[in-house]
Order: sequence, then structure tokens, then C-alpha cells
Amino acid sequence: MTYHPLTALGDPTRRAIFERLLESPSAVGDLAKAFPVSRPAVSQHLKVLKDAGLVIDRQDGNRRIYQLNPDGVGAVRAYFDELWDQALAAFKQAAETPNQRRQHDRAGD
Amino acid sequence: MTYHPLTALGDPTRRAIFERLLESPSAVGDLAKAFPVSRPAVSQHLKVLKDAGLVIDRQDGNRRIYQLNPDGVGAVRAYFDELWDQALAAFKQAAETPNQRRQHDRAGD
DNA sequence: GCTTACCGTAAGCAGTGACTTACCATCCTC
DNA sequence: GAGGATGGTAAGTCACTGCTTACGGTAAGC
Repeated sequence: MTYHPLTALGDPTRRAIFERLLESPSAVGDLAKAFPVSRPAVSQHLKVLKDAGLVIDRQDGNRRIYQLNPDGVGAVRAYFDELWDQALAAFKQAAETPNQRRQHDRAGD
Repeated sequence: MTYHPLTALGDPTRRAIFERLLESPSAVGDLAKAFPVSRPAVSQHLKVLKDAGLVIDRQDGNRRIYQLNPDGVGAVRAYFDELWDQALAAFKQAAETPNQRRQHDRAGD
């Protein structure tokens, strides 16, 4: 878990691969055909996604099938859900405070 | 909006600044004091976060106050909520399908 | 008005990382 | 077992980007 999930999803190509796996589990070669990058590039992206806990892989005969990891996706969802609650609370609090100017003499607010 | 929100949150420092703004709106200089990077670096990160729609800024006399943008945070949350639903459905479907081997003669599945 | 504080931007640099080709291992097919 | 298919890894290149210092511009304080 050296990669943070959000770092893993920061790259556009990796995000595209990730979203593609949302539709259906896929083999590496099939994914590579769907994107304008080489197969090794896809392999490397999958490695990062796997390291971040966002996907899991499974051997299927000759091929290796990648699919989303519900735990990882759920964790990210939970993160943003909580973040949303905090943001909402903070914003509500800010809205209730009438547009006061934070002067220097109010620094101890 | 040249920056995708997830791209903006991909960088650790930027993520830290973002999460710091979760606690309270802050001026650029105050943020810079809280992180081991220079003030211009913080300024650049805030620019990216703002471009991604994750924060908004407001002039307050001499200072410039940054805070979270509820719309942007909500959009990311909604994205992952929907993604979670899809992932769950896909995973459930995969679970219902007993571990069949995707042979070549089953390609037309 | 002059000085100080705050902050955005420009320029330059170094590290990272995304990508490619080349190679090797494993598995299935005949 | 030979050949083909699939995919992970190594090595190398190149663009990007995160960081710094330097500078300019605006607002507040004396």
C-alpha cells in the first residue's frame, strides 16, 4: 500500500482504466486494446491500482483478470462521504457567521 | 476547469492543504506556515485546487482567504457514490456467476 | 506618501513518473 | 515438446510538475 488511492486515481489514463473495469472485469491485453497505450503501460497502471487497493487480480488460465476491489472503492467512498459531512458543517458554520472581516485584532477568533 | 478534481487531489501536499481547509478557511500565509513548503508553492497548489473547483477564494482586506467549495466537494462525493453503486452491482453479479473459467470457446458470453 | 505585510506570477531547476521497446516466464494448443 | 499467446519486468527516454528564489502589485498602518 505504498500508493494512496487518490494518488493512483490522479492520472487520467489510470482513471480511465479504472473506470473501464467498472463495466466488467478484463484481461490486461483486452484493456490495452481499448486504450492508446501499450500493454506494458497498462500493466504498470494496474500494478499501481492494485497497490492502492483499488483493484484485485486473478489468474484465469493463460490470462490475468483484473476487477475492482470493493473494499478499496468503498474506502474512497467513505472518505469522501465523511469529508462531505465535515465540509457541509464547516460551510454551514461559515454561512451563519455574517460576513465579518477578519481583522488582525480578531485573530484570536 | 483544466484540472480534474482527482488529478488535483493526487498530489500529497495538495491533499494535505485541501484537508487543512476542511478544518477552517485560511489565508495563504497561514497555510504556508503549517506546511514544509514555501508560500508560493502553497499559492500554486491553491491555484490548482481552485481550477479544479475544489476551493473558492475571497479577498479579506490585505489577505486572501481560501475555503472549500461545497459544490466541488459534493461533485466528487457524488462521483464516488455512483461509482460505488456500480461497483457493488458489478461485484454482486460476478459473485452470482459461479467461478466459471473464461475459456476461448466462451468468449461470446 | 513611505514602509510593511500579504500574495500572485515568472523563471529556472530537479525529481518523478508515464511511456516505449526489449526480454523472459508461464500457460494453453496442436 | 514446439509454437503461439499472454503478461510481468527492466532499461531508457522525455515531458511534466512540484519546488525554490526573485520580482511586482495591492492593501493596511504610521
